[in-house]
Amino acid sequence: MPSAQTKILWLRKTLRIHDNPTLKACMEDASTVLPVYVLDKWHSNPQNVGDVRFEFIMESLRNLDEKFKKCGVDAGVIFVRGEPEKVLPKIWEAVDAKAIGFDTSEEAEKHSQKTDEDVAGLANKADVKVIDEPAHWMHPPGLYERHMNGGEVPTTMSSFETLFSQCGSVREPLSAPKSIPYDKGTADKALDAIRKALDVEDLTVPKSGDNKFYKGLKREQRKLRFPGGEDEALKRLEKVVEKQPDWVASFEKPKTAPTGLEPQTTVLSPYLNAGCLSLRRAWHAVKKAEKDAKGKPTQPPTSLAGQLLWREHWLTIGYFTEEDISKMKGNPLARQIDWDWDNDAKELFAKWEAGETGYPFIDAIMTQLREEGWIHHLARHMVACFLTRGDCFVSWEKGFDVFDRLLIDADWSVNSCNWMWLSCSAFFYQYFRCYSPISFGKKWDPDGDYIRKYVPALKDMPKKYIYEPWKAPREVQEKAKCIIGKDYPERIIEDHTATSKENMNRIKEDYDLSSSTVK
DNA sequence: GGCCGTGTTGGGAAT
DNA sequence: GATTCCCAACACGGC
Repeated sequence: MPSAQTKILWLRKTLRIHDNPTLKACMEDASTVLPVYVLDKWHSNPQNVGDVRFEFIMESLRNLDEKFKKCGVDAGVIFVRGEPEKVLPKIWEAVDAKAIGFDTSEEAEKHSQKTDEDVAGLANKADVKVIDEPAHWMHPPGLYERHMNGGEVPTTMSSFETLFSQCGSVREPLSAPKSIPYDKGTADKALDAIRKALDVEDLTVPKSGDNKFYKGLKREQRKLRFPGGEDEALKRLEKVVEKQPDWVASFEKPKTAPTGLEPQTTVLSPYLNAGCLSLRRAWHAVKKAEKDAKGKPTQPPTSLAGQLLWREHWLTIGYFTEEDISKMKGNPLARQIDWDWDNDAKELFAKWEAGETGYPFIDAIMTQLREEGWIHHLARHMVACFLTRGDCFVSWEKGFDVFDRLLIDADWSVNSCNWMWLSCSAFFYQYFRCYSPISFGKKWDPDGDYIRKYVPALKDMPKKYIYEPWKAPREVQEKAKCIIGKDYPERIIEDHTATSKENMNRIKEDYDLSSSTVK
């Protein structure tokens, strides 16, 4: 009875076959492994997941589909729509699956934990074994938990590093399987049963150019600057890490420019986030590069290894904090700050999001974010400071939403923690350290080439005025074919220096208030 | 992984 | 060759 050994691999954030312990566990004693991706309502909605981020997932799935097929999984990835807790039980019943594999460490999001629990609960009831093999982190959550000894999750990098080292060395990544158990007769019957149970014809991953699919979701299919997929991830790892050990060993994050027309960092984050690349694989590649390099490697937190530690650090905070850390209220980590949300603030926010602040550096960054789905870490600092404590005094939660929708590396925990950091709500409190939208970019890019690329209206503005075009005399604006107020917007904040000073005082008041009420 | 004003210093050109 | 001046490049501290 071949169906007795059919197992379902529920794909979410581990969109790869290398170093995939859940896949490996599913393969044991299985005659057929059926990989399933469930596109839920939340991810379908362009208001939650923007077109670029969505396409990154779709490309990753298409690549994974190919890879499964090459391993003998004839049907490739089974692509269905609906809510996992509703769809998956129908599938395991239809195919008489004995087990379902998924990684509960993958997502710290509170709503995902609920979905995970629901799916696991229903599986238990149906006598379907749940295979939970943590794949997404360097160390599994349970290992951190043991070493936390019932204590709180670390909230500083140095305490996290201690915890990380107590967990021992990072396990070596598993290699990708050459073939995956698949019995075509069983699988074909299973697919038919799934079609019947879900009342759908097509179970394949939508192809590139499938207009019906994209239109149905009210989406435009986007051409990506950073293509999704495991093959792309491994290619990039090879290019930026394995083949340039000296660069890896000398890497210091704060010294990389946010304005590079070619990224000055690795851009591995989208691949790590979607699980196209295993963190353990990346970790060992970085460690090997450090060893192979001529000079002494730089150290965390600014080194490349340090960047992987930051990710892991934020993931543990999201996972081990019971409350929703993407919100300010009820968030034990976040300082309570009286952000503005009147009509003026709403307008500032809308202009910020649209890249129409009248500050060229801000607008260039927001345009790159919208068009390409990735921006440099310090560019994130710049626009986050501007939206929150620096200029607009809008809550970091609003910025979180925009980043969550637009970034191809959007991770719920990482994103929450970084927004709290930049807005001086948690982890970092030096509110008088404020980024200037004029001088910050100039340091790296005095000619303003970055601005010229992403804000074409300013392409012919002389270097002298590229960061402050409102200062250009009328005849200069005319010559550059860029009249401020007509071809490029007026500033939404007239005086950055004065406004940021006022805002510093407001943060200070909130700080004083919270320190007098707490304790 | 601030910014800015102020102060110091050290090399190079002019005298 | 010694002196002066200029200014870029840092360093520091207050916000």
